[in-house]
Amino acid sequence: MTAPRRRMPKAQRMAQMLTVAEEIFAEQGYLATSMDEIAERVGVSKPMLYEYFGSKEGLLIGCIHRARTELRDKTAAAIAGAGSPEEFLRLGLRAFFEFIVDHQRSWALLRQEAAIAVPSAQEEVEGIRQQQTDMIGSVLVSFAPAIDPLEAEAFAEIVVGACERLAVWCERRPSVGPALATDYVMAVIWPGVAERLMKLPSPAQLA
Amino acid sequence: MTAPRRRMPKAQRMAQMLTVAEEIFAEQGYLATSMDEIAERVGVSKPMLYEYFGSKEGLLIGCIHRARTELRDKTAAAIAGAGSPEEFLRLGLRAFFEFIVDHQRSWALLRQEAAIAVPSAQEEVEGIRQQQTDMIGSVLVSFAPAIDPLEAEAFAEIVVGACERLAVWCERRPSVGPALATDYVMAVIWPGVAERLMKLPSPAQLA
DNA sequence: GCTCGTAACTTACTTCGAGTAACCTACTGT
DNA sequence: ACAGTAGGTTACTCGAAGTAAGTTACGAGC
Repeated sequence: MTAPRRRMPKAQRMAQMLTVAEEIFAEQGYLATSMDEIAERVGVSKPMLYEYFGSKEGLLIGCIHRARTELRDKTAAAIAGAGSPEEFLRLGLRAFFEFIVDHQRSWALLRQEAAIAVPSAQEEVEGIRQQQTDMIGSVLVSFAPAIDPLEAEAFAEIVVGACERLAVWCERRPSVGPALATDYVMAVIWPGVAERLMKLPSPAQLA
Repeated sequence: MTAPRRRMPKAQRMAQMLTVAEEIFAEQGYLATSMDEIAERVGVSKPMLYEYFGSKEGLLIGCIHRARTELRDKTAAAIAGAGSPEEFLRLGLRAFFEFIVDHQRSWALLRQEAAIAVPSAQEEVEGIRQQQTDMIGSVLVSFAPAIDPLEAEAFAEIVVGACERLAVWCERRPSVGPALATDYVMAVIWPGVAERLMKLPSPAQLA
């Protein structure tokens, strides 16, 4: 006497699968989770998951991709009105840490779990970082066009790495919210970045 | 006519297994590697691996643990003679990046692959970071005893995160060696850290 | 230089979960 | 009412983790 299994339009079913999978992966880890288990919790049979995502790996990538899109949109919206590089950085970091707090579980999944399993999930995770480094890199370049591109990239990587790590740390420190985390990162990196930008001609000077 | 399988004392066999496993894991990834494959390349049968390491997960943890120990020893040796916080940081970072270059493959394993699979491997990987943050944290505290411990921790996490990420980036940028990587990180973080330390009383002032 | 004890090893399984082939059924438009 | 199909299921195969029970190389003691 199981509940009568309702049919669903594809898009809706897919979203439901992603939500359930994200939750279980985050709870138990990718390896420890079986496709049967996910299927059961969705209320559907295993081959449906394969119909929608092709493989266990595909399902994982789907989860990551959805989160990636959401993070990108939120960050882009947050930095839209920024005027100075400092404001750009601060607003971007803030949006990032807020995203993490809202998605604690799936963030663990993205960062820690996803990477190991499968080269293609790895790529998807790298894609998230790429978004972030691109954003930061472009801010640096737009405010100091003469900067060595390699250096700009390195700076962006440093900032992204710092935030990722601090985000994980924040999970164990509930007293440290998005605002404080942002302050910590800015306190460490901003003087160094500002000092470097100062030495380079501004866009106005070059024009 | 396979080569006559030589027996070996336990310690030696164990080291050999770790070396082979580290190599194959790094090449193919943890999931894509089978225990039979490792066993074959060691020249031994699968149950031997289980005799020595208990499980596939155990073998992975063994690999990580060995690398962790090596990294700790090298870093500790490198910073032994440092006098100022800046010198501490610089020498420590340098040792870290040099370790990475020497262990490119296994570093990928440690950072990316290991984390996903298994909570206990996750702990081992966290242990590596813990060593690093402890080291940095203790440097900060020894030079500025009045610093808020939470802030010191956050700073340490930020620096470790920055280095981890930059290390991954360096793999794709062979032109960026340990020296340049160290310079980049110091350029970004040192002004901020120095500024913060300056505001606090020195150990001498407190004594 | 034989033989006894055991550390080091193997063969031959069981089990479990990813992935698949082939078939089924509720809903839609006509 | 009925046909067509989107959405779904049952019942398998296959490969790899893990294990039980048996086997062999090798040094110690006589």
